[in-house]
Amino acid sequence: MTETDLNILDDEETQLCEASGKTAYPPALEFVKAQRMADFFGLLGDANRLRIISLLADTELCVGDLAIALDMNDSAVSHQLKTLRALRLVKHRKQGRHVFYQLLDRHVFDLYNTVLEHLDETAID
Amino acid sequence: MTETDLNILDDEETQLCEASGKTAYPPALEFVKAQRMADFFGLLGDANRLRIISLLADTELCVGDLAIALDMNDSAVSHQLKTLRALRLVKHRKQGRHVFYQLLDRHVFDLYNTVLEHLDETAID
DNA sequence: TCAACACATGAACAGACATTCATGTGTTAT
DNA sequence: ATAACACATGAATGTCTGTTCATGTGTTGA
Repeated sequence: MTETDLNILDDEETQLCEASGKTAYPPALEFVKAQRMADFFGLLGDANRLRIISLLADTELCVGDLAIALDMNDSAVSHQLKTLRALRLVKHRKQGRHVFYQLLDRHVFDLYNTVLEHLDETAID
Repeated sequence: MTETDLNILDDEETQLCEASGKTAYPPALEFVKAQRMADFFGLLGDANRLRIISLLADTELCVGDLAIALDMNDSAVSHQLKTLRALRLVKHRKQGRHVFYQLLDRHVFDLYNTVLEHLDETAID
C-alpha cells in the first residue's frame, strides 16, 4: 500500500464504487486552497475588470479616462479599481486631483494572454 | 500620428484629461472578447469546480465517487459536470449505470497550476 | 472662501449562480 | 416485471456581486 505517498485520508476506508478499479479516494485539493484559487480566478471573471487590466497593462491612466475609454460610470470604475487594489494587482499614484493607476502584477497579464490564446484555439460553447 | 497603428477609434477626438500626457484613447479589449475571457475565468472561479478539476486531472472518476470524495451532493456534482462538459473541459464515458469523467483540456490544468504557484508567492488580501 | 472637479465610499437594487429538492431517464439484478 | 441504483434535469431558494445613485473627502482655481 502507498497510502501515505498518495496523501490519502485514512480515518475511514470508505468504499469506492466497484466499477472503478480503485480502492481509495484520490487526494483532493484542500478546500481552503481551492477557495483562494477560486477567488483569484473569480477576480478575472468580469469583462470590465479584464478591460481595465488590458488598458492598465499598456499604460498608466487616471480614473476618469478609464471610465471614458471603457464607457463606464466613474463610480463603477472606482469600485473595480478598489477591488484590484485590494488584491495588489494595480498600483496608484496621486497627482493633484487625479489618481493614476497602473498594472502592478504582470503575472496576471500573463494569465490574461494565456487565456486569450486559449480562446482562439478552442471553441467555447 | 499613428492612430491606425494603435487601433484607435477616430470617430470623435474626445479629449483626455490634460494631466495625462496622452492625446488619444489607448486601445481597449473589445467587449465581446473580454466577455468570453471573463466567462472562462469565471468558470474557474468556483472552489468546488476547481476541486473537481484537480481530481479529474489525476484520474478518471464516476459521479458518485466524486460526490463522496468532495463531500458534495450527487446532484450538485452532476450540475457542475454539466457545466464543465458544455465547455468541453471534461470528457465522459458511460459504463453500465456509471458515468466516468476525465479532464479533457490540459490547458485548464496548466492554468490551475500556474495560479497555484502564484498564490504561494503572493499574499492575497 | 467658494465653486467646480476628481475620486472614493456606502447603501440599495438587480442579475447571476451554486446548491438543494423533487422528479425523470436509463441500467442492473432479482 | 419490478425494485434499487447511478446519474441527469428543472424549479426554487439563498447568496454573492457589479452597477447605480447619493454623498463624502480632498484638491484646484477664481
